[in-house]
This record gives sequence, C-alpha cells and structure tokens, in this order.
Amino acid sequence: MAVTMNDVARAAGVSLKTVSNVLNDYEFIRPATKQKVLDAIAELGYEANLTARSLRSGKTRMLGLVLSDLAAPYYAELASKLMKAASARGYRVLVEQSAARKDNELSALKGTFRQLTDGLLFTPLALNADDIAANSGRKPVVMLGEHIDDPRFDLVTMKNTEAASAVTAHLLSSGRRRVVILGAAHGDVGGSNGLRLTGYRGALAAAEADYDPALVVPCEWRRDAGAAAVGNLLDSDVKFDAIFGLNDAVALGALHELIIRGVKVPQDVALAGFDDIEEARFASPSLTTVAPGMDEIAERSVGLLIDRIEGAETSESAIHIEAGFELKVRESAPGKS
Amino acid sequence: MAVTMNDVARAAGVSLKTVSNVLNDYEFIRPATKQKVLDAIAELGYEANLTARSLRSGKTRMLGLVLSDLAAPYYAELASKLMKAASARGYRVLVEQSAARKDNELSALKGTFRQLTDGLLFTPLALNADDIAANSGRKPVVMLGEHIDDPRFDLVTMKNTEAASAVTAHLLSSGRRRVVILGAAHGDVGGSNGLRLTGYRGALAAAEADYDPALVVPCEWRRDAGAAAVGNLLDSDVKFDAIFGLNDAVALGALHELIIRGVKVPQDVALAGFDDIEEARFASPSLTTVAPGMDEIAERSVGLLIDRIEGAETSESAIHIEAGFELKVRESAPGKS
DNA sequence: CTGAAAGCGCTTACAG
DNA sequence: CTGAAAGCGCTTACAG
Repeated sequence: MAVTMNDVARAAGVSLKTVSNVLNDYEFIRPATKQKVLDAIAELGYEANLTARSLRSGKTRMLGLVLSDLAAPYYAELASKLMKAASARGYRVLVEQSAARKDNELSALKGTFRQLTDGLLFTPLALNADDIAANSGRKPVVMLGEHIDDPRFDLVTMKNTEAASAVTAHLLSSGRRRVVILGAAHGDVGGSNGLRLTGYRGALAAAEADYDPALVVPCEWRRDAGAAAVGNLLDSDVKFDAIFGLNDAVALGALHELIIRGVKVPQDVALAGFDDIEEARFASPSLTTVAPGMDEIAERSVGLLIDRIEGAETSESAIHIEAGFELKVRESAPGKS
Repeated sequence: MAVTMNDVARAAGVSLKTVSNVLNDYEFIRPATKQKVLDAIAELGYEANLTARSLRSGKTRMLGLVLSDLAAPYYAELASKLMKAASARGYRVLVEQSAARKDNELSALKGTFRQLTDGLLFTPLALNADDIAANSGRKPVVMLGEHIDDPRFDLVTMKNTEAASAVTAHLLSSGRRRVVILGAAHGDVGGSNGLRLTGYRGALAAAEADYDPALVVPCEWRRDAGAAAVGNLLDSDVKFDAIFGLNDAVALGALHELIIRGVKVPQDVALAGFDDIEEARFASPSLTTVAPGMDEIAERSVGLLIDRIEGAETSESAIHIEAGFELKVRESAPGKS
C-alpha cells in the first residue's frame, strides 16, 4: 500500500542498501547517486516505516514519562515542557499515569511500556529504590523529582531543601512566628516532603523560631486536601499566622478555605506555596511561591536521558542534577513593609 | 536477548503457529496444548514484542491525541481522562502538541505521527474542514471540540450554544443587563467562539436585552489574555455589570484583573466561565461556570474511535455526539438573591 | 562507494 | 486442531 524503500530503490535505479545509506546519512556516497535517491523519495512521497525501523534497530525514538496524574497542574506543565524538549531532539514522549500506585509504577517500569520506549523519565511515588533497582532493566532510566535520591540512579531534581528554607525564611522575615507547614508529617525525612520539611526547620532555627510539631500538618498535595486540612486547623485551637503549602495546589486549596472562613490573606495569615504553576500568578491574592526551575529540569532530564540512550553520556556513576530556584514574592506573602 | 515466541514453541514442544494461536485466543485448540504453551510462557517470562506485532499486523494499539497545549488546564484534564478511557480498552495515547499552528496540525495529520497510531483524536484549531479532508488519510479520525462541524467527520463535542445560552441566561436572571462576552469577536459564526456567541445572543434575545457589539471582546483563551482584555475594558468607557469568559482560563484571568482594580465580584461585576476545570471550584470567589460533560466526551470519543479502528462501528455517514452539560452556580455569579 | 542476503519477531494464508 | 513457510519494511554485516 504505502511506498517502501524497495519502490524508491527501483525508481532511482539503485539497490536497497544505497537508499538506506542516503536515509542514514552515510558519508561515502556519490553526490549524483544521492541526488537520484532524493529525487525518487520526493517524487514517490516516501516516508520511512517507523515500526519496521524499530523492529530492526531496537530503537523507537520514544521516551516514556511516568507520573501520577497528568491533570495535576505541575505535571501538566512539566509534561508539556518535556515533550517540547524531546521533540527538539527528535524524540516523542509517551505518558503513563500511575495514580501513585505501586502496581502501576511497577508495570510501567517492567512491562510492555518499556518496549515502546528507549528510556524512561520516572517519577516514583510508591516504589522505593530497591524495587526500582530490581526492575529497571537495561534501558536507561532518569529519575525525576526527589523521592529517590540513590547513587544507583540518574536524577534530575530541584533544590528542595534550600528552596523550602528560602520560602520559610521569607515568611519569618515579615515577622510571622507560627508557620504551618502543610503537606508533611513530623518526622518525614526522605522525599519532597522530608526534604522540604528539613528546609523549613533549618529556616526556623536560623531565625531562632521554635519548631512546633503541631504546625506540621500532613495532607495530600491536592487543592481539596489543602482546603480540608486548613479547615480542620481553623476548627482546632492551634494558632498560626502563616502557612507554607508544600506545593501550589495545596496552598491554593488552603487559600480558598481561608477566604471562605473570613481569614484575611496576608493580613491575618500569610501564605506561600511551591512550584510556581501558572495558576499561582492569577490567584487572588496572587500566591507567593518558589519557581523550581522547571524549564531547566525539563531540558536537562531529557538531555541526560537521550545522552544515555545514544551513548553520549557514559559515566559509570549516577549523575545528579539540581536545577536552580527562584522565590516569587506576591500578594499572599509580601515582604516586610 | 529477550525471549521470543520461538523459544516458547520449543519449550512447549509445539510449533510457532500454536503459540500464536494461544496468544490470540484462537478457539479450536486442545486444552492440554494450550496449557503446555501457557506454562512455557509463564516459565520463560515471555512477553510479546509489540513492535514486531505492529509491523506484521499494521496496528499499534495507540491512539493519537492532537491538541494545542497540554499545559492548558482543560486539555490537561481531558488528556488524563482520555488516557484512562483508552487504557480501559487496551490502548495507549500518544499526545502531540500543535500550539494551534497550521503546520503542526498538518504534520500531525499526515506525518509519521499517523504511522504510530491506529486513529486520531483531533482538536483542530488552525486547519479548516477541507484541509483536513484532503490530508486525513485512511485511518479513522474523530474530531474533538467544535471547530469543525462537518458531515465528513466523526465529531464528539459539547452543547456549546445551549450551554453558553444557559450561562448568559443565568447572568441575566440576576438582573445584569450589560454582559461582556470575553473571547469572541462580533460576527464570529463557527468554532467554539461562534457557537457560544450564538448562545449568548439567543439568551439576550430571550430576555429582551440588547445585543451591543461593544461588549463582544475578542481575546485568546488564556489567563493572561483575559486579564489584559478586562484591563483594557476598564480603561475604556464601556460600562458592564457582568462578564462571560468563554473558557475558565479567560474568566480566571479576568477575575484576577477585576480584583486588582478593586472591582467587587460579584457585587459590581458578576462573572462566569466555561469548562469547570478544577481550578474554578477553588478560585476566590469560586467561579460560576458550565461543566461540559468532560467524562462523557472522553468516554465516547475514545469509544467511537476504537470502534472505528476495530470495525465495530461501520456507519457510512459521520457520527456526531454531543455531551450533556451542567451549569455550576458558584460565588462569582450567584443566583438572584 | 554499492549490491545481494539475512534477519528483527511476529501474523497469516495455506496445507494437512 | 496443528505445522512449515512467507513476508511486514527496515538495517546491517558481508562481499566486491
């Protein structure tokens, strides 16, 4: 049905191999021959059959992206940027949603999803490092995010601790002393939650403010969970004058609940988030947050993964990359006035 | 390297064809033979090579999804639902971002993207019906959204006109008379903008309110564009007491600008959007909008496309499906009090 | 520089 | 019910 390399070879009066050579930019090929082939390709409207190429070469030129939920704003923005970065290097991205479930993460890691992709950008939320090491196969995997910080894996992440510390310090600098941290539990150490909690505690210590476990409030990193957690807090007798939501979704959920309850932001309670999703800029009041260098994360994770796939990066030891961050001061937590 | 069907055949002591028969649920196969094959598959950990299967069968079991920008909340939520619906039927979704550019839409329609997918869910924004008809090839395409309403194409869409009319009627019912429509131009007829404008005009007429072209304000359907358009409007001498943003992003951008300018919502200006993205529920004030039946759209568009691919749907004439909608009355435009 | 041939791992007529 | 063979459209040693 479709036109094949054989058709091109016949039309150009050369062998199959010659057409292949032209297609794959083989160096030593007579210009006249090359032109004949190119003419035939143009005339017949030939396009390489990607499936056949994949079967033979073992490469699909697709990158797998595993994340919990594409509808979460941070992941949606990240996926969009990753796809653009991959596209610029001639790769496509195939997305798999895990719902943060262990079984889904596992099947993305070892199932047919891996066949379809030359390498994986993996945001593990349920699996631990040993699970991953035991099931990641031979194709390259680059960890995205910060749940897994392990010398066995390449990792592209953000400066969680430093950025969380900067946000907390900013809240404290305006005179707040009772800063709720929303989305971590007292005692968390690993993962984004643990790292950000560490940054929070560091900033408290630096400002000689007390750390109060009652202000460490666990909740899922979604708007509804943030709203519910703040509701419970307001119903309790815990006093606070600021909230640090561990991502923007949580912070925006919190904002919603505060306003409904008649709590003024930032007058009564200052509020900050983490991620700098676009929505943060347009909230009312606009949300103070930290931009975790998403462009850099997208660019470098795709770059690293493709370098691994193509053998341009051969480091035996895992490569860890941390993108820079930037505090975005907005209305929900202005600087001291 | 990997274990193949041949290995399975050898281990089970049967021919290749028999393994294939088991794999493809061929009916007439002796239970004992089948069991031998299944045992061998389990023992060897055999997994079918999808690429080889695709090359031979011509099917990839992937659906293409073409949209302008995965980071736009509506598309992010839709893509997530489409992927889940496809997954439930054993298909994956490969996403292509067009940036609403004609060249990108065209290459998604006729380029290698089509090879990789058995059918297309296509949200055309730049291409017209004739362009599409001329380039859509032989594999099925289902239009998503409403830009193209043409008897040549299957289409799954929402009740644009009726929903827009319902929103406008709601704004009018609370006594507003000067309703800005944000995101359409006077004279638009086709596309979401045109259809929604028609609904708006219908509601005005039904309420015996005047249609004033000065209230029809074009802008891109993004937060920043909505904010800018409202800024211009406030700087002009156009008077208005309500705004209908043609999607939630525009409405939320408008909301941001209104609040910055000290305009009270809904007291001074009532505001409504379109889409019911999750963000709308958590805005402050929460956004009155219309839910366009996204679950139904996802479910039915995937169902229709797969039925076309598998030949379960053979209708010669194009199938048009309109999902139901639901008005979501929230704080930004409450009912009459 | 170019050609003839093998083979990637499946599915599918074609026999029996 | 099952087997031997062809072939999907490429890439890649192997010769020349």
